[in-house]
Amino acid sequence: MQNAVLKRIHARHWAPGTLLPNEADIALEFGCARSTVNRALQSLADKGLLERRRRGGTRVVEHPERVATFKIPIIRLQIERSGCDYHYQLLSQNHLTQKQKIARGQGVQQMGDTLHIRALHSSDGNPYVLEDRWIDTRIVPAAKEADFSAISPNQWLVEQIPFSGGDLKLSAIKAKAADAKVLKCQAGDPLFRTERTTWNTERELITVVNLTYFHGYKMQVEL
Amino acid sequence: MQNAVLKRIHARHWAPGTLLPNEADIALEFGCARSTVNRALQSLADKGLLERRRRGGTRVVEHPERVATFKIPIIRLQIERSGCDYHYQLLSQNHLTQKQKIARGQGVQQMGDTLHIRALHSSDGNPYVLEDRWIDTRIVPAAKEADFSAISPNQWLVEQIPFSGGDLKLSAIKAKAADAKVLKCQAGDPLFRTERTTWNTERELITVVNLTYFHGYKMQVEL
DNA sequence: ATCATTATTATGTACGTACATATTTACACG
DNA sequence: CGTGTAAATATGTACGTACATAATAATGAT
Repeated sequence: MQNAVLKRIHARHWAPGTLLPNEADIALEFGCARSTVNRALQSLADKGLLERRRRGGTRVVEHPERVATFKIPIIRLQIERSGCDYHYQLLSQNHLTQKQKIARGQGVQQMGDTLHIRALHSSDGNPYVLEDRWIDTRIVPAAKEADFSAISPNQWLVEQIPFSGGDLKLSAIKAKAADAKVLKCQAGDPLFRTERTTWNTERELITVVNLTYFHGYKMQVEL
Repeated sequence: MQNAVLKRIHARHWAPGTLLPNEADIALEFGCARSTVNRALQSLADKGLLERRRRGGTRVVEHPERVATFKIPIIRLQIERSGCDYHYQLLSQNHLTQKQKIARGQGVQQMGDTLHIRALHSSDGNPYVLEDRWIDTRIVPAAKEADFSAISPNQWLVEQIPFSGGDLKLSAIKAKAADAKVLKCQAGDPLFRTERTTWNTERELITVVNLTYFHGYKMQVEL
């Protein structure tokens, strides 16, 4: 059923921008129940191929922006999955009780009472990614007791905190001397970086993290 | 219904790794139909929170890898949406009739009879992204007649070719002299790059494209 | 014991019906 | 002529039932 609709879209029987017949009519034409049509169309809408509005009907989207879903794995798993040895090292840990302003790209995030952690994740002994993280300990008080020399904040947070919204920026930066030393590359090398903020369901800021990957790293996404 | 299940997961009533009761039992407990439970669980499974296997039952996923869906817009729309003036310029266009080997990261892609295009997309007159594209003209013969001085291959392909699978790699590279000149930055600057291959439903390679963004670009993703 | 066959079980998909809800269109009223 | 209210319409969600399918467990023959 879903495939039948997909075929029509591909065959341009229903071209981009076209308003499809209503569910009842489609059901009649295909000789199936409306609920089946509903499921099929809804699924395609989820995938970004159709646009649906109550009373307004269903139409094929004009510019089918390719929708990619990609996974942000726990770094440990990412490394172990590729068959390499994982190693984690805490570099520094500070508790900042004053209000902090953390510059992130254009915006500035406000956090008070933060835990600042720098840690290095290695793969087969080679530096893999440098984790630079701020955790708001008012929102996540348990973080004060966590032993981040044994478990990475990355893993700890994912396992402790229920999922939530967030924001992710990807960019290329020039390696600073300090980072170059830790990541064993030349100062000035281009490095892949992700900057991420995460908030909970009440939209309170939980954590801000910058990940700076080793020189030559490519992030892979399935489409 | 979906929310009720979500609450239980958040409340760790059903902790990560837990095997949920079967749909029939859940339906009984919540006082609703199994089909309703099925829809709710399936939806959560799509979002990556649950793992389901026939006969095996449903369980809360152990390491909830955050699943981000991000859109790959037509560059033109991306620029115009931010209120800037879009400009497109074809830099070069060659038809290569011999077999080509196009190195992409670790792998090498085989294409025969390819059209190679270089083009620059600008925003308010500033270089935005450099498009370096190969199109297999055996698979997409219409590309030979398309006028890529008027429409970008990016836009043309999205509108002509039905969606398909693909592969996307994101990385940071060091600006080469030639690219630096086009993108108006210094040679050696770190640049954000995406490398993408796209194939059709028969898994034939359609196009390979490298996009190199201006110095300082950050790709943004909603989580 | 080993392997092929047959039950069992939980999810996957479809049906048909009913009612809810958002949105537009039509109509009546001032 | 505008305005508020009611009808019409298409999707959204839920119900209960039926059968398909994949994966596992139990069974029986060799």
